[in-house]
Amino acid sequence: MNDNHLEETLQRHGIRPTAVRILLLEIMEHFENTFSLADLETEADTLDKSSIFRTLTLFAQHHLLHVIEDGSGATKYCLCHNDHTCRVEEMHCHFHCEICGKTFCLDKIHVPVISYPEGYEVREINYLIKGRCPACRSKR
Amino acid sequence: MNDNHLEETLQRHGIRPTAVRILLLEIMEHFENTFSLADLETEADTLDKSSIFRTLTLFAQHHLLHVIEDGSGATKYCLCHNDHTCRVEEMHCHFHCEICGKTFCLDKIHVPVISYPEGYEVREINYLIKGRCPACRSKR
DNA sequence: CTCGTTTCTGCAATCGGATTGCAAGATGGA
DNA sequence: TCCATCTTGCAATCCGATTGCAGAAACGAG
Repeated sequence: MNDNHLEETLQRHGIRPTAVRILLLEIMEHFENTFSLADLETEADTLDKSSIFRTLTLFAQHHLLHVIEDGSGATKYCLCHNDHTCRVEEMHCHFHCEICGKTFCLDKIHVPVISYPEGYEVREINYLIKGRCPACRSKR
Repeated sequence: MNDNHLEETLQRHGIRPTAVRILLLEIMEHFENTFSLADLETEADTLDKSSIFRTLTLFAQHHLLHVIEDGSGATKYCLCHNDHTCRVEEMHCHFHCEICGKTFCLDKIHVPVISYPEGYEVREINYLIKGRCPACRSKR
């Protein structure tokens, strides 16, 4: 696992591999769950918030990241493990814990596809479950 | 359709019917789709933003409103037509148009229920589809 | 009806995440 | 090496959400 695979990943998605982007991608790979801009800021304290923001935007545009709005106020992200495109059938569900605020990727669970109403063009689906995660349930 | 049914609706949900709340509920009933705090502010220009905010919060707590985060930056709401509780099986899907920014209630389409992972306690599900609505598709 | 208590509302201020303008720095090609 | 382009850091700004506080309204007891 050298740096090379990071560069390759970026290039495969049509992203020019700069030092900042390689660093951020490496950090992202170490998160177990979803992460926010603030999380990245903590891990990469040499980088500026705006650079991280622009990197996130770029990665998302190139389908290297999923964007998740969990209603917590802060946008969450997670690495997209599909290749180039993110077809609807490949999207997975997310779980947001209302107690600890963490958002989990339910990688194994694909978004159930419904029969969409006539006339709408579907680009993307967010399936977000809210409730209490196992850790928070066991407390108290 | 006199004001009475508005008061009754509020009381049925355990909300004390004040003038502000009755007015807001009436305005909400006139929206076809989802609405934001700003939408209500426009319609009820005598009311203060914070009063509207607190009313929305209260209505949501008492399950009179659904809260929808569509990623547009502004939280959207829609009236909940189920009685007291909002069971998962009763939740419906939403569609967010990335062109015009409107969010539609797909009332007829219930959220598909998946088999949830062990250990998580499900309270609520958001199923949000993004894409282009019929009106925006027909243009250009 | 009056008084005291609780609830609600408007106003103003604040918070926090998202986003942008700009100039300096880094990169790539001729 | 030099120029054009892309990136990045810094600082400022935007905007929706949220809160503190004091006056107004609603309620219940006597």
